[in-house]
Amino acid sequence: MALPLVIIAGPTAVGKSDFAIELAKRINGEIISADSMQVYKGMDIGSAKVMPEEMQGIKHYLIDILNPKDEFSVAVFKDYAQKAIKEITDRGKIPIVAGGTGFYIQALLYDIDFSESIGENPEYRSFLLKEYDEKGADYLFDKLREVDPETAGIIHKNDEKRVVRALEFFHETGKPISVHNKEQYEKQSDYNFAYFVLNDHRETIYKKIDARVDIMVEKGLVAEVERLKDAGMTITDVSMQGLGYKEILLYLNGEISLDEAIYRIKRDSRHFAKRQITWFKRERDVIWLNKYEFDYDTDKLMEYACEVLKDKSII
RNA sequence: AGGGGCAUAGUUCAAAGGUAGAACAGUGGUCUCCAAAACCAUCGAUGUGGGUUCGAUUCCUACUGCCCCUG
Repeated sequence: MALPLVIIAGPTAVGKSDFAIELAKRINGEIISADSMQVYKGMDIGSAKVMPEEMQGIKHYLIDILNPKDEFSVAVFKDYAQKAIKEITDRGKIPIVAGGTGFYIQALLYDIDFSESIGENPEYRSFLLKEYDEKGADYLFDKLREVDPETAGIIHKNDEKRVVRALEFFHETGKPISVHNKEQYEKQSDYNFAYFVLNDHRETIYKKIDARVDIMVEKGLVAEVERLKDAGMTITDVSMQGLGYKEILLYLNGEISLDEAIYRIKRDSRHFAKRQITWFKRERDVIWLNKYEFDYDTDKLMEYACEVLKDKSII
């Protein structure tokens, strides 16, 4: 029997966390955060973390589970999230995945295979990265065209990450990554799921982002990053690549002014929101919840969402 | 009020008497183990009126607006 799964996705600052809590209260659910930064302890302000006093008694998973020195990735997320789903459903509750990282949600929903045996070779990868730097994009791309013309036809030669990954995959398995990807794409979800995307007018989201960044600074974002820096964090740590963290780190290192850092955080957050929306647009089976279509009325949104969940026999 | 300067894309800045470039923003997209990352594509401008000229956004002129100095 397929496990039930509710997903609340959407661009940053649209109000996913509050929505998820409200929904959890109504359907006896618990929340799994699909967020690459809220997993880290000590990163509260910049990640807009849901704090215990805001949780209204709803249990949250995947928050504050790692130290900022630890690495986090899709593969790790998938593992943890799957465990959490099992735990929640075992207790007869409904798991609600809430977060803005489409890739994480996709990996979980369709159980994309990231097992380590599949074409991983860090040594060869760093060799390729060095070659990319030394010999340029065209050199590696030509190499890819020889071994895996199909993938070469899909990715752009400047897309360093994917060109390198494709070459690495071929080097390790002798098969084109395009074949592997195709297999993964064909997977059907094992879950009985409802994939909601909470959204609003672009302009409204952008305004909220700008305002939220100002609030983060007022609440002490700089001090938070300073603590992380003092604890030994540098830009190379995965945790420090989060929006808000890498910019403040540059400021603390004296490379840019605080104004410049704030400008960049706002700008990049807007870009991020835009990319998130693009992602959800092409994701199959999503149910859009445009707030303006519900007169910004939480009750109306909840009623509609619950109706959908009943139709799908999730609740 | 007098003198001077400036007026080009949403913004900051180029260029030129003969189809006005860039960066950033904006918009659209890609994404299968760093994804809050990385990458691709694209829209868009010479303040207003007159004059000189084959042709003016460029030169001249009036107006308007902004900035600086003097009072």
